[in-house]
Amino acid sequence: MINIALVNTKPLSRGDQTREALLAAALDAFGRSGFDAASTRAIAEAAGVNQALIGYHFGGKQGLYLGVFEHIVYRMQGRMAPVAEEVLRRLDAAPEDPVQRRDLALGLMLDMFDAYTDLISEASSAGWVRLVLREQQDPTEAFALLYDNIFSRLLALLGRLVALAVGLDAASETCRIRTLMILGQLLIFFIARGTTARYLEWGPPGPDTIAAIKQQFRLVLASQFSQGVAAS
Amino acid sequence: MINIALVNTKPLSRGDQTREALLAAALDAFGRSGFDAASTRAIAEAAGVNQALIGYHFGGKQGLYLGVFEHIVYRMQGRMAPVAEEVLRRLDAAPEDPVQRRDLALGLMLDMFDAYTDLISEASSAGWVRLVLREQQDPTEAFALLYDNIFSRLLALLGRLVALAVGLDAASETCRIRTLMILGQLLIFFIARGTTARYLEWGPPGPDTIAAIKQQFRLVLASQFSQGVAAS
DNA sequence: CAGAATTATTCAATTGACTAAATTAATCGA
DNA sequence: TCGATTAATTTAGTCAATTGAATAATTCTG
Repeated sequence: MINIALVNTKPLSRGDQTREALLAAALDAFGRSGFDAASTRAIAEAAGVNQALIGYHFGGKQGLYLGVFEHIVYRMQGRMAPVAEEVLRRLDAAPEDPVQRRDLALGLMLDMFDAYTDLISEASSAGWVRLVLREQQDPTEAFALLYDNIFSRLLALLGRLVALAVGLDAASETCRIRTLMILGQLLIFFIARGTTARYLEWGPPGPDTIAAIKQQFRLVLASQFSQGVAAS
Repeated sequence: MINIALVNTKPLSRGDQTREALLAAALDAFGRSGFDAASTRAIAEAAGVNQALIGYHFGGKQGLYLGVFEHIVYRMQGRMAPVAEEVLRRLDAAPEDPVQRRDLALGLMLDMFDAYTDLISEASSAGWVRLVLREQQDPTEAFALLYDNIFSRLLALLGRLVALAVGLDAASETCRIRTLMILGQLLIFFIARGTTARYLEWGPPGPDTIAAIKQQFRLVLASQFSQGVAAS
């Protein structure tokens, strides 16, 4: 947890290997079929592992499900933490000049965007996007895990940037709505995959598509911020 | 299709009643659990109908699934068609002055927004949002039904408005990306329900939340359009 | 009285969980 | 370094419950 490099160097034990394999297979299966429809037999087979090992390692299907989310949270946290730290540092040293503040906010937003792109470009992204979307519609215990550790922190950070850029109180509902809107501009491309595939004739998100999105994102934000949209 | 009032007046036959009941129950069940996890027994029970009637009326589970989407398409189409017609009419009579064109485009976008709000405010919205999200991730035959009849037309219309507002070619990729971004600003509130519930402390979308979204939407679009964001 | 609609029942297949037995890895004394 | 003891891990097989679909008999409708 503290030193990832060390953890990675030590070879995985036999048990850890099957745990990893089960988590990967479960991520895909739960995302694709949902909790009920995903069968433990299929997951075990996809992981190249005996079915009974699910019960042994995770206590059962439900435990495996939660394990998948803990795994997601752990990985996202690892990716996010250093970026968040850096953003906060630069945020504390924000200039007074409104124009400079907007430029800073815009720049930091693009930095945050970059921090997530490779996570999204990964082949496994489709898997947890499906999972997260499911939990968004019908939140369970797993959603609380996601929200408390990932979403709430991400939104708090992004909200501060939005507040800085448009001169709003970061705690206000207006600022929060605005923050979600900005997030929505990006997420739509990874949520509405079927539509992007046909409307934009795009495949799964790759470096070129992400670059195209970022470019428009930057333009839209620049114009949105440049005139300091009125509060309400 | 042509005269909804007439269709509604004629009382439903016994078979039509069970079909309707099955479709409503199936919409909820498929949306909530996904195709595989939703059981025909549970659907039939929720519809207050014998399980064997699914096979009788829809040929089987798969037929019922497609029937649900045909039903959604039919209802959305009925809601959308008159609005689209009106938008197209006013689009053909667009003024020459760039500023007026932007105002027109913005106004029409807000009109389109209004046309969909009551559809989204309905209690059943959560059901088909879940269904549509699922098909977006893993498109099946049902997605083609949705896209060809609903999404493609909606995007084409909205794309023309965006083109008008920012002075882009409606067929360009840039314009399409921009169009999806604008759509994403709104959809995020209905897609990320778990997050809006906690971040904004909102319940399911009601008149007040929709009003709040619309207000910010108008402000953002106004600032986005007012300076004619550069093409690329 | 036809034909549409509905019912109760049965079918093989698959589900998640559990258990006892078998196998592997780790530890320890010499 | 070696072999043996112990704990961790994996396996195959079983269980009751549930699945979608099909059937034949029955009821309702026009």
